[in-house]
Amino acid sequence: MTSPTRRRPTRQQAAVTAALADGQDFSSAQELHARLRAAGETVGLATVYRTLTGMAESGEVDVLRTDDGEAVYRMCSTGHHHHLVCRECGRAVEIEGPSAVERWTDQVAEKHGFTQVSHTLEIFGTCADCARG
Amino acid sequence: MTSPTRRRPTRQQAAVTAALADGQDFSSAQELHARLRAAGETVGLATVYRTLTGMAESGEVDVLRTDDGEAVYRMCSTGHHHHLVCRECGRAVEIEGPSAVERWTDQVAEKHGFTQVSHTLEIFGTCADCARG
DNA sequence: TCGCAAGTGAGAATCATTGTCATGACCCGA
DNA sequence: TCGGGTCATGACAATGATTCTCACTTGCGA
Ligand SMILES: [Mn+2]
Ligand SMILES: [Mn+2]
Ligand SMILES: [Zn+2]
Ligand SMILES: [Zn+2]
Repeated sequence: MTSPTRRRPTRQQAAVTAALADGQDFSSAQELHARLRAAGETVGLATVYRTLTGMAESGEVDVLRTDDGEAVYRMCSTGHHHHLVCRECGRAVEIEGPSAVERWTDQVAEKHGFTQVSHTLEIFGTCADCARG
Repeated sequence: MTSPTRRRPTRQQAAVTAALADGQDFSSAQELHARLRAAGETVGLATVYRTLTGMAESGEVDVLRTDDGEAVYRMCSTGHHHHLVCRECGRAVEIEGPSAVERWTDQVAEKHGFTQVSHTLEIFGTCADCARG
């Protein structure tokens, strides 16, 4: 049992984390990179990707995909949860799924002989502001 | 109120539809294109993409994204439903979500002022065959 | 402090997806 | 049935996010 490799702290990772903590909406790696440059931080694009990937694996950030396949990230409170996301502006509300669903997914998977089960449950829509035009 | 534009029937679209109907698992546009070529069908890659996109919009096929962001398609029975998908081989089981979830998503969205609501609920795991190695 | 494994970044390489545009095929009205 | 405007197709280029390379730097334990 190898202990989960820990990330070595660096200025760059701190910057990415900070940028991520800034907004509470989902943003892409490219967006974060641009935001960092604008703020005067010098962080390589590859490093932004590596950091985000690492944080996603360790569960520090949530990842989901926009309709056109771009990965978007968001610093998230701890624990398992889901999101209500605006298709237009990316605004996101963190929501808790009905515990019934959490149980149900496991049952369904087991019934069909699937193991190492995970699930995604996201709600998409147009937020009030964006609906206004 | 413009009537939903109908697609003009062609040999190529029939071929894509057939290829899609073949397997019952999710497959990517690239895979389908390769499968068509192997079968002697001549269909341009761009056409495969256009056809799949069109069918997805009209609800004839389901789309979802693999972990690395590739879009995969699957001919699906009619109506709203969800999937249990094997991460390894793509094998998919079509499942029906608890009606409670369907209602719940709408409620949550409305509470937060979101309109034009849709949702995704997919379960991922390792199927029995792939678990065996 | 030293040495090395892990992290970084500029740029190249991948690769799915989309755009271009000249050519070919439906389809409806004459 | 015919003609032509419209939509579809395909070879190819272009896009753009993500990953890879590799020489260089840095964190950190001994
Ligand atoms: Mn979250
Ligand atoms: Mn389906
Ligand atoms: Zn919005
Ligand atoms: Zn499998």
